Amino acid sequence: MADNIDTATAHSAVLLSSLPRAVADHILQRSASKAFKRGETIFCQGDEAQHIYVVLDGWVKLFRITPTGAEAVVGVFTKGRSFGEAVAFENISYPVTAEAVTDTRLLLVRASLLTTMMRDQPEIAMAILSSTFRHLHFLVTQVEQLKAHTGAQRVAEFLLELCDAESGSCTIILPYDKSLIAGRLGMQPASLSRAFNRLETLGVKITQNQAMIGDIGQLREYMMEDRSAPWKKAD
Amino acid sequence: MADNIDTATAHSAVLLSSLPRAVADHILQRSASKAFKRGETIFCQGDEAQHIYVVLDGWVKLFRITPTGAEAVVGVFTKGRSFGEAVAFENISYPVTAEAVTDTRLLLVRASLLTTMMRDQPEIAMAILSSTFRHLHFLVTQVEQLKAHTGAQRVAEFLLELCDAESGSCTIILPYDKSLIAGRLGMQPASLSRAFNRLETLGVKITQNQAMIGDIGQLREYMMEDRSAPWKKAD
DNA sequence: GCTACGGCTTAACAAAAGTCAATTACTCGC
DNA sequence: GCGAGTAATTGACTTTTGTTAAGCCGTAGC
Repeated sequence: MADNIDTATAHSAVLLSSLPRAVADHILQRSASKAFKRGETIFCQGDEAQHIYVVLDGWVKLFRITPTGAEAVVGVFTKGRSFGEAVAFENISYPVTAEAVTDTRLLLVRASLLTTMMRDQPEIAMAILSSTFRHLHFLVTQVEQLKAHTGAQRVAEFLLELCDAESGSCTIILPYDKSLIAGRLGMQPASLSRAFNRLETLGVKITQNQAMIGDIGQLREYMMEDRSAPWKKAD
Repeated sequence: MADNIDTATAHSAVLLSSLPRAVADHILQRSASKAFKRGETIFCQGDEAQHIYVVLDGWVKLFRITPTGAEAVVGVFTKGRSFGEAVAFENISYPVTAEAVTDTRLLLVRASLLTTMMRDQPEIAMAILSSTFRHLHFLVTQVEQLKAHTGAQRVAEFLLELCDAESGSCTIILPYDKSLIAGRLGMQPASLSRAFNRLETLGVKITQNQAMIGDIGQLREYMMEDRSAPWKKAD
């Protein structure tokens, strides 16, 4: 841990942002940052969990491998998000594999450091709870999406998450490969293409890794419709 | 909190089981148990979160209502499981609605009680972390299932969770309505029926709310196959 | 500038799941 | 035991998605 930019990122990360400055610094000073190349594995399903990871830069995917080799993406994280909290405290092994999808820098916080500090400082426990709850919330949302939304609606939601504006139009850069986006959204790359095509009628234009959204409000409306409603519109 | 059976259940609940007996008792003495009739709403999406709930008896479903009225089941809990931890500490409102699907008794633990105790006793924070992680883990598994398994496979998994044996054959009772099972598994009731039919070729027989599994090992194998593999078998 | 490669899109087909409606099977109250 | 009301199944049909393979396009290397 040396770089100023990293320090700033780390302080604003969900895991640490709610801690007093001094406590966060204490943790940072005892944690190492590590770089991973695109495609590199950070840890494997089944590895013993020792660290909590905070993304300083780049994108990381978490996924599960079924016994037969199929892969299910469980999360894709970027700057400021942490992962691994869920297992580092239980002395068990990771239930997922983590891989860098771009060149990435991570902050590695030893789980034992946090458990030790937690005994004296309850705020630390609260901070970890906070970031875990956030993760939980995210998963609840994901389950809801998978169950109640069509593929095209999930793509719409994905795009809306990436653009910060509330309404009007905007252009965004797709942060990683389309095949990974497909995985993240629980569909095949071919289906993602079709979904993009469908969104064109709603004023969404994809060119390479750029997405132009004509009317954010309209897209949000589409995303929130019932499963059965979207196609009724076409009549 | 009066009944001995309840006390035993509460002590073995994930939330409290890792706490020292004295601490758990302290919490129990300050918590109330409350009965809910089948169909009764426990709390609504948007309500201010004040309690953490531990199921003493019966079944509870958590679900989200979309603005247009569609419902997505996010979890179904029974004896020993707790819910609501995720929000009770953040002074925010519940992101889901909870409803009793059978006659149910719940233990209501005031969130403020736990936050207060947490300041002095870090073990409490650890206990809450544990049960939250468990919930998190469960959701990760659910996301994986939704993404990587077909409907029939998810039904197989659901049945396998209900039977405690590791192999051989067994008979189980479906714990709640088939329409709720369908919701829990992210499919329509009609699709669930068809999935049951498909499992018949694997030695599963459904009669009313009873399910007879001929060969648990065989069913587990089917559940774990790739999405693409199951139908190849039919050749 | 050409070629080889990987990622993306498209198309054609098959399977799975949703939708709707009709029927049948239960359950509960009388 | 009968009838009303709910839940579950079935069937016909449509839509969505997966699957596979072919072709396209941009990039990197020569």
